[in-house]
Amino acid sequence: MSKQELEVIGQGADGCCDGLASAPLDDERVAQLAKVFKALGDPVRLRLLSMIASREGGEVCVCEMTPAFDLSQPTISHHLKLLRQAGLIDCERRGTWVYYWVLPGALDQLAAFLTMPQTAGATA
Amino acid sequence: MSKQELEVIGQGADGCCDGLASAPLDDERVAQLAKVFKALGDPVRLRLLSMIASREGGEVCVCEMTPAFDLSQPTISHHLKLLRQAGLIDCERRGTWVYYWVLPGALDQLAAFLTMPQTAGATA
DNA sequence: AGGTTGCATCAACGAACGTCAATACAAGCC
DNA sequence: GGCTTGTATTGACGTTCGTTGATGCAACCT
Repeated sequence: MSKQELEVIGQGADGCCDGLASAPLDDERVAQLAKVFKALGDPVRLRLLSMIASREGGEVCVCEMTPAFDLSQPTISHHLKLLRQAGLIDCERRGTWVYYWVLPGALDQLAAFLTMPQTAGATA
Repeated sequence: MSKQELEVIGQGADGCCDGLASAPLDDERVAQLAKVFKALGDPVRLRLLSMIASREGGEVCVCEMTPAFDLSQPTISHHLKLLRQAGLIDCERRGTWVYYWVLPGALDQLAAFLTMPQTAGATA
């Protein structure tokens, strides 16, 4: 089950850490980044991710997340799947329950991408 | 025209720089952040933002961006509007042409939000 | 004034998204 | 085995999104 995420953040390929302002961005990298940002662009998924990331142990059981929302269980499962396909989280079944945790590398690369290389115009 | 952006990044309110893993995130902040991430979650808007951010002068005329895409002019205008409403860019009319630039504070706050406060579980 | 160019807005269409009830699958318990 | 609980998948629905042609507005130029 945990083999399904798409390795969306291009960390094995060539352009590892280009940054928003470095260049006009090639199409493939744009598509990957857009997918991750789209996964973050929903309040429910953002709360889910925050709920997982803020946990001390780093892992949260689905049985704890589902009742925290006013949504059905399939809906929560669907949002978790999208976060996983974006490469932001991963999961593992442990007996009856399934636990999710954050893949910190994905978040760090996103943060690095968004960080402007100092004041624009200084290099002119 | 440039008064229309929504000041989406909550920099004037209380919780300025909480971070993903600090707490379960209150609803209002989640909605604001989701809106910004959703604005970034489209390949066209990501390319537009990169095109603006990578410019030395920091400003790009719409007349330069529109022909760079295989899309109609209203579509580009629409995407620029969404980026502006998300608080990521701003614009100004100068004679016949309209110039766009990046609001770096928005990107920096997003990056800070995504940066994990070191290894989860260390604070336990 | 009239004409032209650059950009935004409007109205409408198909596609993608978020949600749910129903169902299926996995694991434990009797 | 059958029953119960936890989670994922399916199929369907209404809503939102991305795109377009048509139109409107602003600024320049004769």
